[in-house]
Amino acid sequence: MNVAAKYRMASLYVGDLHSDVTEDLLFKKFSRVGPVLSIRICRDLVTRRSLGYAYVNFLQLADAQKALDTMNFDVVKGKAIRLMWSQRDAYLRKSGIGNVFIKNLDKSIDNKSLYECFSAFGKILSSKVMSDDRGSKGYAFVHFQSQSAADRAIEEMNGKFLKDCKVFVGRFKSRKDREAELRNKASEFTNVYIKNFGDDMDDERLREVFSTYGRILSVKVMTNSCGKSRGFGFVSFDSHEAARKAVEEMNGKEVNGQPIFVGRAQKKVERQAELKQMFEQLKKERIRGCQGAKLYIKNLDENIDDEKLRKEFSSFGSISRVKVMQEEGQSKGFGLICFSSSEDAARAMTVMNGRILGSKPLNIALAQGY
DNA sequence: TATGAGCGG
Repeated sequence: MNVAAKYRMASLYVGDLHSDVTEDLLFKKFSRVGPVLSIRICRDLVTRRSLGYAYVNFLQLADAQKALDTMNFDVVKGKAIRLMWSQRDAYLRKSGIGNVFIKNLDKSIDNKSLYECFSAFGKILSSKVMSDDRGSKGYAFVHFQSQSAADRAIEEMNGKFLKDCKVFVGRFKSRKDREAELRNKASEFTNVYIKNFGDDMDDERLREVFSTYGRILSVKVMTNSCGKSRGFGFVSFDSHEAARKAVEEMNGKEVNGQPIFVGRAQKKVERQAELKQMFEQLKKERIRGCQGAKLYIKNLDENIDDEKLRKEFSSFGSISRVKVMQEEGQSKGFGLICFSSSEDAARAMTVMNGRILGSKPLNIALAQGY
């Protein structure tokens, strides 16, 4: 074996580095276990910023092993470093073979105790307890060198108590796989959400309305503190087929003289995420709609509201948005108007700037910066 | 409740 090949075998990958960690600092640290041939922190070619990982090349293989055994997860500049053998072939890292996901992990279990616990099943390439400034986030990853070791760990550990928590241990799934899985699950829903049936409704009547579609496991009309219907509720069927049919046939049908909404019941977080996304989409569209055609109106008379402002400017062209800024119901004296075309906006500004509206002359400026 | 990041000279 030539010298270069021998050195290569004594190379460690050091990940999860704080960006302020220097070669010098790492050299001092790793020299404690044995002679270090070289250290390289990988950096952005242009900015020279640390990419958060480095190589430590020992002269002796045994020293590299010793560093791996004793220094993994040591905290440097406030962050736990993660040591692995340098492995240039990306296959094992990318394939996900042998990668295990752990959740419901007791908060007191740290990197070292996790590593210790799981190394009983085989050689570990990399492991990590996910954490933030408040400590463990209660889930972790252990990447074994072989799938058989991973399978043994899952078999042995899943459902076992570690400290005070019954852990889940299973195969790691990429974000993409996991999202696909969740979508699949959602598409086979059995729980149905119903709204807009008003306050004249109870569990029994709702059950009656939906019982024609299949066997019902539970019905719930949501009520306020006085026991009065809040106008929405849930019906859980024993089969997806029944739930699907209920949605298909009942959505938009009249109950209590008004059309009801019937759809797949979402979890609260799911619904919130959807609303947030819709809101952001709307915002994007609004910004796009205003591009190049947005006027800032200042020195507005306090009696001018959205509608009055729109009326005053409507003759110049199609307006996509009007907003008088308010605070506690009071006009703040300025606002904005978005025209569909920038020519209309420019014309409106030319004609209306300085025009007296109410008690004051308007001060109009073309919005900058989009 | 939770499904990462990652390989040079």
